[in-house]
Amino acid sequence: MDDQTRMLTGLTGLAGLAQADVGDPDSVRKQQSLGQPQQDIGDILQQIMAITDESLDEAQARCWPEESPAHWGGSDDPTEGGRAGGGMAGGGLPLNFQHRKHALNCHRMKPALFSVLCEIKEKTVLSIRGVQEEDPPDPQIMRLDNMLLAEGVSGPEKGGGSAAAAAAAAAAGGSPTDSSIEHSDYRAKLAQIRQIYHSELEKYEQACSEFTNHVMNLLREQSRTRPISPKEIERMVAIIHRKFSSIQMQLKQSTCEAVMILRSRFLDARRKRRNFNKQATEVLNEYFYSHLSNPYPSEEAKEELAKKCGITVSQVSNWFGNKRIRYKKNIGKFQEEANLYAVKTAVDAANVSAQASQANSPATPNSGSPGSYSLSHTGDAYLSLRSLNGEGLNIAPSLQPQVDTLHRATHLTGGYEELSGSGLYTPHRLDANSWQDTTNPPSVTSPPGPPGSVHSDTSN
DNA sequence: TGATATGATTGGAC
DNA sequence: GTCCAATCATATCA
Repeated sequence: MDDQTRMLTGLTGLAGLAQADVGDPDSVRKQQSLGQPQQDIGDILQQIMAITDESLDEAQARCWPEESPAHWGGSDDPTEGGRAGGGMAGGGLPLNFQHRKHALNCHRMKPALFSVLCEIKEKTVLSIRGVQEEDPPDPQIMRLDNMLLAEGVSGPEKGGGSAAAAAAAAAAGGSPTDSSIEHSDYRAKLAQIRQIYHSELEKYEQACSEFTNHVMNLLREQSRTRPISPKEIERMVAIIHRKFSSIQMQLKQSTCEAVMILRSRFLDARRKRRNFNKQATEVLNEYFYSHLSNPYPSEEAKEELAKKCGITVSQVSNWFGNKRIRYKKNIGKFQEEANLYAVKTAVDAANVSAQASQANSPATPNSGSPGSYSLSHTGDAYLSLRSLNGEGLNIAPSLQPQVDTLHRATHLTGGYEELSGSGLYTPHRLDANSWQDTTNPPSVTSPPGPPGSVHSDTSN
């Protein structure tokens, strides 16, 4: 509104200017000062308003992109209008547009109008000077970019989050098949997000470029009727880019959110608890009960157990942690299980011994015993064996056949007491473990060392 | 559907 | 860093 007022004020001055230009006889001057200039001004304003009323598409359709921008008036040659007219003919625009434009360009008061517009513009430029500053890179965009890059959404396609997925899957301890299914599922969804992101980004970039061209062409076209400097066009382009980059930021933001949701879902799936398979539990229990005096597997033992069970070392640690606590809390409840595993390991050992004696060689219970814990198996099994031989443990009926087998085996091998004298191991009573001291004081002391020592009976 | 079992997590002590 | 103890969350079973 202010510009309009200024414009009109300027045009009032324009009337005076026109008067001065004429500078003819008094009669003519009088006539002109009264009627002709007013008519001229009204005429030129009408033309300007007509052009202003053009729609963007109309203006765009009759612009000449190949022309240098921001030159006032250009050529007044009507043939130039003809070029536009050619465009219009192609675009089907009404001819009166080129007439209007041509009329305006050829108007005798155009130079005066130009000087007024320049004057107004100078003032306007002064007021907007300093507004345009180089924007520093937006930290939020940088964060989003970094995240998208790290997740493998933007940038070159790579493992990206799938590496994290693999690690998480490994930590989940599920079977390899399960984890690979989850892994591929995760990768597929991430790829989907990536695809959508890139296609949207491309669309935005295309739209930005199209819109920028549109506006630039429009400004070039307008530069024929009002003074527009290249810098102004640049500024406008910068504004457009800012607008589009804010849209891009939204795209990046929602992509990040999508990735986060996907990840949290995946991690939830990882968190989903799965029972270890029967064989794994058996292996762990075997180790636990055969090392009941000191159920703290060494790092190597943990690794071996993990390998055997198809779980991670930390899962083995968790399992032993849980087992120790729960066993200690309720020894009675675990007694049957303890007996079962004691018998099992003892039977295994006895079988091996029997085979050895049958082969007419000295009984070496640790030779050829199954598993890596053969020696210690026999060690703690010995305890259970003694108990089973009448030291007051309750035997579940289901265990009786195994006990009988064990009795036969011990008879065959002469029992393990010989082994205790061999110096290869130190037998402990089941309840003589210092790790259980807090709840079950030992009746016979046989300190296996502090729990923190990560001592393994395999080292006995 | 509630009880129980069990793997995982967390916070503190050493 | 490991272990304990408590707790959570889910699976399994009766």
